[in-house]
Amino acid sequence: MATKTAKSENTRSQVYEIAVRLFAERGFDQTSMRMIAKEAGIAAGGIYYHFSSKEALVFEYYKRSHEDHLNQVGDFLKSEKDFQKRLHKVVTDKILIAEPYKDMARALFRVAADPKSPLSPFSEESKELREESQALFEEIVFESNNKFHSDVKKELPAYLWLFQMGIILFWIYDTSPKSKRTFQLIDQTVPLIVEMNKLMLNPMSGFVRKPILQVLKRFNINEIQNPKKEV
Amino acid sequence: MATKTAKSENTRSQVYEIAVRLFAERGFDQTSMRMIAKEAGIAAGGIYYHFSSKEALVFEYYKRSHEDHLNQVGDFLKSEKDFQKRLHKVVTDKILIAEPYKDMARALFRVAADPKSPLSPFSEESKELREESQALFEEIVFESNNKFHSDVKKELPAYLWLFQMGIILFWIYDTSPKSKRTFQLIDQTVPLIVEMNKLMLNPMSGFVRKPILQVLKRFNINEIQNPKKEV
DNA sequence: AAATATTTTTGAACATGTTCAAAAAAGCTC
DNA sequence: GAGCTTTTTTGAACATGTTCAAAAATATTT
Repeated sequence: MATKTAKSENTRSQVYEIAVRLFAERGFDQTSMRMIAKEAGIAAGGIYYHFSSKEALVFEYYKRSHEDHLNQVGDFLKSEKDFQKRLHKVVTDKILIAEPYKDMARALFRVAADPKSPLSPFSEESKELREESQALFEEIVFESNNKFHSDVKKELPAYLWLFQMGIILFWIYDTSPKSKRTFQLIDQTVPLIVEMNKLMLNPMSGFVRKPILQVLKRFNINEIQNPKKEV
Repeated sequence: MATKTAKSENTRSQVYEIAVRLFAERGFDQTSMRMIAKEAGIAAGGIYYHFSSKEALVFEYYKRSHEDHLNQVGDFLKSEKDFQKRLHKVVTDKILIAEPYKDMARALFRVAADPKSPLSPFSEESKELREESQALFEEIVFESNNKFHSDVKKELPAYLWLFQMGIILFWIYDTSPKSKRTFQLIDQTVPLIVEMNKLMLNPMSGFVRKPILQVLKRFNINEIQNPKKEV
């Protein structure tokens, strides 16, 4: 309808919006490319000019929802400097935003589980998005008032991201109404993480902290697929 | 060829063997049902009388390989009673057995990531296999010479199983030659688990042990999809 | 051994994600 | 605005996993 200059960008975003709506309404598997194309008024093959695959449509959503997430927590992080509250808010909101699109998330996770897929969260292709995502956790840690053990502090953001991945995994499997159990899990694990960090500050815990950090460094999650050479 | 009484069981196992061979030779995605059928000398549709889906063929392998695993570690567990050595042996052998079939494991993982799939490791359908698998870790813990904190001891086997799942996940992504890095990861994480267990015995660590155990109990991995009611 | 019931196999058909050469539309240059 | 290039869209074709009614093979009953 609306005739913008970039006709292509127009159909692209139209396809995207129709797809996301249908995925949410009918589920990912129950929505065929032909349905999306028909509603967008183009040929089925045409979608592939704009998106490389059906899953790429979900990946697009994943990207955009990250921006939503940033906006949603931005103000909060500016004023609240307590580590526990920051972490809790960020992870909770991540799930809240995704909640209406659980079925899409499931579909994405299915492809993500394939290491060969460019949509895998650990892949080279999603590196940028992963780093952006981890940057949020850096902000949580580095701009909080809390003290952290200096060695721990460096590795922490990447593993808070992994913690969030774990929560997302639980959420995907969670069938309780409104994913109530996932939110309970967040409520109970976030304080644990905080407590563990306090513990790490104690000089007595060096004998457990050091070997753990060594493993975390040596098998860094960001280098699973492209490990650095051993030093 | 060999004319047994149960003709059906014959074709079933023939289909299975051909499938597994082709999956290992050419990869899961590069092997079509028609290829398998052709080599087995039956119609493509016929496979579905014996196996509910392509992935079910891999699931069958997964089942059988569990028995291989049990046999392989059986003697060792009878003689060696040191917890660390037992755990290390079991997890290492799990990967060693699966190593030639990594591509199949990837395919299985892809479906497993879908909570709706009966092949998901947390599903009701795979409950039996999961419990069998966890029973092995019970044996590791309960028939070792080591001491464990009594509360920890109850929950430990299920979470050692989860630890093994984590190792498998790492292995699936691991592209190093002969999956060398995965074995290094096992070498370095197993002692950590042992160390943590020792730590839990210390009465001083109650303040961290108790909340952790509470979370583990409340969000038991075996009840993700079918949670018990809150008490 | 014939008749009947059950198990197993066939083979065509279907739905679907995806590809690709050709056509159409849009942009650009003179 | 004609001619040329690039971008976008078409629509048929393909490969594949899967389904299912009908046929064939096998087992069971009488």
